[in-house]
Amino acid sequence: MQLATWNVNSLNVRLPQVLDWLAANPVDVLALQETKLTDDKFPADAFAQIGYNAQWFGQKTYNGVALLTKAALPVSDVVKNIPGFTDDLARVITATVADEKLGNIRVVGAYFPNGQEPGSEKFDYKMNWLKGLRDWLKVELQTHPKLVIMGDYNITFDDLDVWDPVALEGTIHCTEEERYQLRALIALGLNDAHRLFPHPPKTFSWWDYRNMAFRKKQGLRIDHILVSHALKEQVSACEIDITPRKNERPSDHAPVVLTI
DNA sequence: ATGACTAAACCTTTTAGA
Repeated sequence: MQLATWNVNSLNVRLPQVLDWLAANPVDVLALQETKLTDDKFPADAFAQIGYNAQWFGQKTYNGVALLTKAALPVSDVVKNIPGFTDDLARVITATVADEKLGNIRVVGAYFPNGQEPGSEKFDYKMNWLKGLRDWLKVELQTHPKLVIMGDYNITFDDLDVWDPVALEGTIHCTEEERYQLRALIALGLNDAHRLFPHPPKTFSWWDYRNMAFRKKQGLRIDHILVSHALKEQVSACEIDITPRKNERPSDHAPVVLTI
């Protein structure tokens, strides 16, 4: 089974690239972030034509998430955003998928807040959101031991995830406060699937559009797939696919693919 | 240089992303 996550930075712009990528990478589940579409505009028909069902939760201009699943894969118990945490923004979509081999897997697709700058109102919102997510996930893991949470976390784990850890020390995505929250998620009983395997240095999932950052390997690893302990031993790979970042008009993020 | 690029909307300028 393969599950993937991709921040597409506007599904309106990136739909052809998502369809092409799925044709070449027919994953069972694809979580999308930053669709930037109201629900009436979601291109469910285009995905149906290539054999995918979709669950979506969006809003105008910003944010917006979706879960695409192969049509043969049963999907149930869809939840939008974080139960118990009031949020005006469309950031999370969750569903249970029934895999023939693995059984029921709870899949969370999430677009974590950016946070803008330490000390800002948006940073405070990011911290509150992370606490809300953790409180909910703790309960969710009790009822769904096989759980995957994937998406754009907007947080690096440590210096290995940062192209210039000295220059970017303490800046957004790299603060100790954010990393503490990320470790607190891990402490619930989750594992960073990417770090279960060796990877070359400068393996990133996001590169700034400016300054030829992709060409210069000046990126961050901020898109993550966390798997619960019950799934950890069955993970056989977790790779970032940088090929779509080489497209014309690419998203600034690359997809991350989990094989389980 | 509170910059660079991209996307969306209140669209020739601002907001947000990361």
